[in-house]
Amino acid sequence: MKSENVNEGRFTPPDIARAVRGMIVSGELRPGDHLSTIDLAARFCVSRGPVREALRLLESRALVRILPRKGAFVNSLQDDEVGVTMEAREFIFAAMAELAAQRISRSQLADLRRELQQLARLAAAPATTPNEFKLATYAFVSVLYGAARNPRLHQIIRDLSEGVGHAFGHLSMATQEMRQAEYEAYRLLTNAVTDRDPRRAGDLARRMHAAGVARATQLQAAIPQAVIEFKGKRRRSGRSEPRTQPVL
Amino acid sequence: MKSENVNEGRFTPPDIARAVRGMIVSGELRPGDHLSTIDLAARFCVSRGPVREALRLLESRALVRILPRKGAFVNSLQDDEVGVTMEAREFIFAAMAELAAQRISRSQLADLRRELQQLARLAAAPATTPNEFKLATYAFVSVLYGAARNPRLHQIIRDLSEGVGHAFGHLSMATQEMRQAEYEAYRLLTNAVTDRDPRRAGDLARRMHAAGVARATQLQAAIPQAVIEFKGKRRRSGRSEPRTQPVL
DNA sequence: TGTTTGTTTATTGCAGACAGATTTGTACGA
DNA sequence: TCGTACAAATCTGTCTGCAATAAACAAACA
Repeated sequence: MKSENVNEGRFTPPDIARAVRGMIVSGELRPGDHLSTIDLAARFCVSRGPVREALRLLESRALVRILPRKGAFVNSLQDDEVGVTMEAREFIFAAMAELAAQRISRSQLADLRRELQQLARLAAAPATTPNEFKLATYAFVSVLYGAARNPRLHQIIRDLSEGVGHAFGHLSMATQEMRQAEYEAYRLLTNAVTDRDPRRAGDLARRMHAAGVARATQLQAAIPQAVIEFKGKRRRSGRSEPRTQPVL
Repeated sequence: MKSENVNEGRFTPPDIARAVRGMIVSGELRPGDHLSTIDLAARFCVSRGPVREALRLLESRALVRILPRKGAFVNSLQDDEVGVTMEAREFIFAAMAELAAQRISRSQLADLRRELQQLARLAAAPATTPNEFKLATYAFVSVLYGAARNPRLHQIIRDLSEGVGHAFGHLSMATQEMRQAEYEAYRLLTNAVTDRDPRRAGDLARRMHAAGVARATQLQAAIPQAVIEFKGKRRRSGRSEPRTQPVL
């Protein structure tokens, strides 16, 4: 009988980091929230050491910000950081589309078309919620990203999306008109990928990404701030606002 | 008189991460090397806790790999990972050139041309070492990256370059012919940026990056492995080869 | 001589403890 | 009532100690 690993069933720092990341991207933790090492240690039944390591991992992914002697906070992107992040995402998204058009397999192409059909159904249905549509677009781009076959770029765009996607991504799919416009863009992109036309796919991806950002920004400027804030209690404006910057 | 911070003059985890990163990118630590928490703690006069946090930071930057119960190792990229990394870098590099062509300021343009002149001098001089030329290209692209005004992409390309640049970057500048070809590419790129032609700058950047990678790959395939290895003792082939993969 | 097994040592990973700093709560005075 | 000063409590950051594991070494055996 080989000795059981003592860490069996125990949360390691990467486990904790994954879990906290999930809490952040799901909205359970909101930007600016304080991450107490004591609370997290208690929640995961470990000591504060592994929690600190997990927070360091999330720090270098720009999901949390650690202020000396203050602790860790869920990172809230400033407006200008949203801009540069979306700009970066535009380039990477275009790269993924271009690569996918070069490399997508038969079965992946079938998957992509299946996800596109789902998007078509949701775009046509007035009762579709923004969240439903957003999840469907996630499924679509996941197939696309896999088809690009570059895990490095895949991780980069995932990181970029996490930082900004969940408060912002909704906005470009708020109305049915927007969802139909999004679907149309995805349809054209799928056609370019089907035709294995990297140039066209890349250009389309870039334009559709920029258009989505523009729609979301317009909407964000148009509607009252309260609608953008997460439901529930508002953030105190005087709260210390950690800024994203290189960790190293 | 406000109380002095007790951490004054003490190495914090980010400090340690920066220092270790410097040791890695400078070649003082080589891929596959074991990073002992005890040794590092002694070197920085701290306990092993902060060292562990620093290693976690480097882990998520793909500079080190932490194997459970084995410790931290300087990450050595597999051949296929070099490929995807250079591919990713090609896209980002093109993006930076495109953005720089849009946004470069007068003074930055002057800086860029100054760095280009330095490259011209070094490319013309037969006695130039690959390292000299490499450092000059660093200076050039640093100006370019700054002109792009997207800190997010800047950090991304810096991370991508660190992982692969120092063993690989030399190779595309090994001979004077290569350096002259590199210089010519930089000259054309500078012209495109000067003309504020983002499209041309981006296309040029992409082609020159791909050409550089092709040159380096050719050279790597042509010359004996011993020349590529760092000088000094060879890596034992049986050593555990940590692979890069998403940390979270 | 080569292989396998047992032992010893070194290191990792984590829990707990300690010093310092920040924050919170309270009492006091204007 | 509001602001300030002080004190207690809380939390962060680090250090030390301990259990568990992996590597290195030595001895026994084929």
